[in-house]
Amino acid sequence: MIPRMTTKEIILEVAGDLFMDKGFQATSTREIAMKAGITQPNLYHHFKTKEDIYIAVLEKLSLEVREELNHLVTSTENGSLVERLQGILDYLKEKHPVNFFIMSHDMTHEISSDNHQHLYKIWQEAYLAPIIRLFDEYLSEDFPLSSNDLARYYYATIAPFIQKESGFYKQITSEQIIYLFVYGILDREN
Amino acid sequence: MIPRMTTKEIILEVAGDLFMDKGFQATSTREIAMKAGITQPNLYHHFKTKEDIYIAVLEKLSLEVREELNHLVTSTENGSLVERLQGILDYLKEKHPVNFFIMSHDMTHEISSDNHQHLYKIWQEAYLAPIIRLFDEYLSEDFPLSSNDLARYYYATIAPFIQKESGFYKQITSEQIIYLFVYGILDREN
DNA sequence: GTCTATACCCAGATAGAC
DNA sequence: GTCTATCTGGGTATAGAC
Repeated sequence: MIPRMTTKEIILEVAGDLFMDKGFQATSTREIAMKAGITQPNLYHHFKTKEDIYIAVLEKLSLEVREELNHLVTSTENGSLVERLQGILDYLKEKHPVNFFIMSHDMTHEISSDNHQHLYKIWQEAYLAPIIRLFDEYLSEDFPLSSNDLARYYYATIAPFIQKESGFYKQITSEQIIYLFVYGILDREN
Repeated sequence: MIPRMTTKEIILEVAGDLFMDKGFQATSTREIAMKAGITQPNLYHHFKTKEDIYIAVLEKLSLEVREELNHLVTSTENGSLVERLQGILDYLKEKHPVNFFIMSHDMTHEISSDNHQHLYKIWQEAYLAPIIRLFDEYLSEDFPLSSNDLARYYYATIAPFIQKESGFYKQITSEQIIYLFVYGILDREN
């Protein structure tokens, strides 16, 4: 099957890989154009600015992540928390190995404030909301943290594992990360 | 007491704040010079390149962190693991609120390979080694992860909390982070 | 819709006077 | 040791021909 993609789609795909791996600043329009097989000024026929490319990339990514995470959460209702969290982790690593902290940094520091609100909102809906719903199923009333905070904590712990060639987690498997996250490193003293 | 610092010391202090907050790329030599109260070319009297400034900053930071973390670990031998981990977290946030993932990214992607090995080594000695020694005291023989991996996992979980104005962890306190890290979110099924 | 040519800016770094 | 002036290169973005 021949992939008959439009130039605009190719740009989004190439730019997505670069932005999510290296970040907004470190990705040049020249590099995007080169990898897309076009000239650099041609980008500006399809998008008004570099920031507009970034926004389109994040919108497309968020849409996909939102749908898949929602599907994963609802379709595994009978599974254990450990299994479900690991399923999410494996999906993200496999399909969208983004550099989470660069993404977070870009959204708050590299993007104009006009677009910031919009991006933050769709990011929340895609990444945070499904995890929050998941935790709501398991946590007792008196748990000291909100599901929102816990979802953020979850992403912090898995972030180095998800991103490409991080090397930060050396030998850790996704099973081990989730086990640590859920049960910690010591038994509670009851 | 009047702080009688040399120009070189001022440069290192100013550059350290900027590099550890915004990263290598996003920090310009013009900004360093301006905040240090000198002209930009004057930087090049004291350091050969921008990268050399970065290296000097990380060497100084690592020395300080290494000594303080080693001191914290050895001087609290009678404390609980939770107390000791929290002491380390509070020290890092208070004294060296670095952006951990930017630092890690810079060391591996922005610095020439000649200096990379050197930086990674002193970073390990300063940040990783003391935590590894600490975990060695507590973990049973059959624990599935190495203390090295666990130390890295520790830094991943605390990283968003340490850095300035992250906003990623919204309401979480240092106590809660450490509690989550040590005991997880659910009881083990024994 | 894609190209060549180029404007414009900001970065790191150097030359040389004082 | 610090300055002014400047070089060189890379970045984003625009003009205009085809």
